Amino acid sequence: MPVTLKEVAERAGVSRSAVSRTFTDGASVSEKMRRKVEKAARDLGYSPNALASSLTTGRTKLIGLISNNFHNPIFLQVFDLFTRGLQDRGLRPLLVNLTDETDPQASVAMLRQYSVDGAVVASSTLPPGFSKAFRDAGVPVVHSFGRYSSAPQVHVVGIDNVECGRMAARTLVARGYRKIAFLGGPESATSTQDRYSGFFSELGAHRDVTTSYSFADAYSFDAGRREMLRLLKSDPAEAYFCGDDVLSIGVLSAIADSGLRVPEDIGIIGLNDMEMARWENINLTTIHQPIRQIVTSSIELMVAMLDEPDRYPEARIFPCSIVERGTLRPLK
Amino acid sequence: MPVTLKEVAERAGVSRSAVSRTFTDGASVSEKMRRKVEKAARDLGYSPNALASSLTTGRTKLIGLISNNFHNPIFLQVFDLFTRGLQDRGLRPLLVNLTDETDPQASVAMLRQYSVDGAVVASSTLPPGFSKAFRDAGVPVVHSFGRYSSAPQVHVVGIDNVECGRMAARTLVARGYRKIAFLGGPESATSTQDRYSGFFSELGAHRDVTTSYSFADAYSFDAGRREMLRLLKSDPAEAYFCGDDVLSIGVLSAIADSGLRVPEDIGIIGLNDMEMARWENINLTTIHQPIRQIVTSSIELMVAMLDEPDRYPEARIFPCSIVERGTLRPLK
DNA sequence: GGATTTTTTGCAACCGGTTGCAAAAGCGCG
DNA sequence: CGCGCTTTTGCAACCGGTTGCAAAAAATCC
Repeated sequence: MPVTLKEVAERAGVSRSAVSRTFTDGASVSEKMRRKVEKAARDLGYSPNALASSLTTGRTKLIGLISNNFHNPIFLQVFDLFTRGLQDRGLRPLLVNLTDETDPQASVAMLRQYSVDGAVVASSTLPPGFSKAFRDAGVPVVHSFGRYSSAPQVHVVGIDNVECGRMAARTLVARGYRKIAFLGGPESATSTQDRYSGFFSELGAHRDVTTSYSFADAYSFDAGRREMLRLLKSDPAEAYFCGDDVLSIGVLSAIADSGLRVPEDIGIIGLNDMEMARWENINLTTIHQPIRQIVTSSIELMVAMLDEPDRYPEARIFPCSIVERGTLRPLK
Repeated sequence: MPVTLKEVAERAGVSRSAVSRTFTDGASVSEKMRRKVEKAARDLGYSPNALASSLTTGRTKLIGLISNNFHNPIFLQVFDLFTRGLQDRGLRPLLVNLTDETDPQASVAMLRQYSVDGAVVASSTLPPGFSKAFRDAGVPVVHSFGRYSSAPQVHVVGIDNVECGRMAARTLVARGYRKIAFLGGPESATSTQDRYSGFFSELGAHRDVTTSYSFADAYSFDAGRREMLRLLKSDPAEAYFCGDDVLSIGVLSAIADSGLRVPEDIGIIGLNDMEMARWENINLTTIHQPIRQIVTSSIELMVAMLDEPDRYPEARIFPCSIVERGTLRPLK
C-alpha cells in the first residue's frame, strides 16, 4: 500500500540510488535531480521506510524507555520530559513496562529484536542488574534515577540519595527536633537504603537525638497512611523523614485523622517535590529532586553514546535542595 | 555485532530458509531440523531481527500510542494499562507525545516511517481530526477517551460525556441544590462541550434551579483553584460540577482558603474517580470513569483490527457511575 | 519392493532501502 | 575544442530476513 522508493524512481525517471540520496542528508545530489525527485515524491506521497533503511545503516533511532514506576505521579512528568526530549532529537521512545518483570533477559531480547539504538532505564527501584544486562547485550544504556556509585558500571544520572538523607537529618536537627524517625519506602529499593544510611550517619553525631525507623511497603499513599496509623498507636516521633512525597501525603492524612496537627505536633519532610507538594492544601516541606535536569542530562548522555558506544561510564549527580513549606516547624 | 540468520544456518549446516522457518510458527519443519537449528541458535545467542522480517511480512507489531495528556495523573494509569496490555499480546508501544503539536501530519508521517501496525490515540482533548488523519493514512486507529458519536468515523472507546453531564445534574438536583454551576475544563475540549450540553439539557427541565457556568483553562489544580478563587469573590453557587478530579481538588483548596466548608457551604462533584479522589484528606464525590475497561476494550479492538483493517467503525461506550464520598451533602 | 502421496528442504527472488565503485556528465581553462 | 579534474549518476551487491516453487526425502499404500 505505501509508496516505495522504486515507484518514485520510476516516476521521476531516475535510478533508485538517486531517490535514496535525495532523502539522505550529506549525500551527493545535484539541485536539478533533487527537485525532480522531490516533485515525484510529493506527487506520490512518498515517505521513506525508516525500518528498511535501518537494515543497512544499522540505526533505527529507536530508544527503549524502560520503567517500572507507573504509580508515582512524578513519573508522568518524567515520561513527558523524556518523550519530548527524544522526539526533539528525532529519536523514538519504545516504551517498556517492567512492572511485574523480575528477569531482565526477556526485555533485553525484545529490545534487541527491535534493534534499539539505546535504552534509558528510568527507575528509582530497579536493581542495577537490569541496566547491566542491557549493557552486556551491547545496547548503550543510561540509568536515570539510578543509584549513585563512585565506580559506576553503566552511565547513571540522578541524585546522591545518601546526601539527601544527611540533608534531611541536618534540617530536622536544626529545627530542634530531638526525637526523629525515618519512614522509608520499600526496603529493597536502593534509594531507600541510601537515604537511610545518609540519614543515620548524620544523626550518629548527635548524642542527644533519639531515633527510630520503619518502612512502608510501597511508594504510595496507602502504604504511608497505613504505616503512620500503626506508628501513631504507640509513642510517635516528633518528626519523620518520609521516603517520598506521595508517601508523605499518606502520612499527613493519617496524622490528620488522629487529631494531631502538622507541624505543631509532628513534623514531616518528604522527597521529590512533586507538583502536588506545593498544592495549598498539602503544602509539604520536601527535598527537591531536579527531575528536569536529570532527564535532560540523560538524553544528552544517550545522544553522546550513540556516536561513541564505548564511552567510559560516568555518574552524573545533581544536587537536591530543601523546599520549605508548611510541614516542619520554623527555624528558631 | 548481533548474530544473523545466516551465521546460524552455517553453524547448523542447513539452509537459511530452514532457520527462518524454525522461528516462524506454522511453518513446516521436522523435529530433527528444529532441534539442530535451535541448538545452533542457542550456542550463538541468536534472536531474529523483528524489523528485517517486517519488511517481507508487512507487520512490525509496533503500535503508536499517541497522547497529549501528560499532566493528568489518571493518564499514568492509562499508560500503565496500555503498555502492559499491549506487551501481553506481543505488541510494542511506540510512544508519541503530542503536547505542543497542532498538526497531525507530522505524526502521521512519523508513524508511517516506522510502519506501525496500528495507532491508539489516548486523549480526551485531541480533536477528532487527529484520529481521522491516521485513518486516512491507512493506519488502523482506535481513539480511546474520544468523543462519543452515533456515527463514528473511526473506532471510539470511551464514555458518554453528555450522559455524565446529565448524571451530575440529576445528582445535584436530587440533593436539593437549587443554585448550580458548571465549572468546565478547557472550552475547546470535546469532553467539556459534551458534559456541558448534557448538564444543561437536564437542568433545563427544572424551572426552580438557577444556573451559571465558567471554564478553567486546563485540567489542572492551578486552573481550578484560580477559577474558584475568582468565583468566590461574588456570590458563588451552592454546588459545582467540575470538569475533572484534579480541577476539583484545586477548587476544594480555594474553598478551604476562603473559610467556607465543603459540603456544608458548597458542594463539589468531580469526574474520573482518580486514585487521589479517595484519599482520606480529599474524599471527593465524583463520577467514576471505567478506565480499565476502556483500555482493555481499546486493545481488543486494536487487535481485532490488525486482522481486519477495514472493520466497520464502532463506538464502544461504557457507563459511568456516581461514587459518593464527602463533598456533596447527603440525600435528604 | 515399488509406485504414489505427503512432508520437508533448498534455491532464488523479493521486501525497501543504502552504498562502494566506476562510468558519465559537467566544469574550468588554455 | 579538447584536456584534466570534480561532481553526479547508475549499477549491482548487500542489509536480515521470508516465501513460492520444485526437488528431495519420508511416509503410505498395495
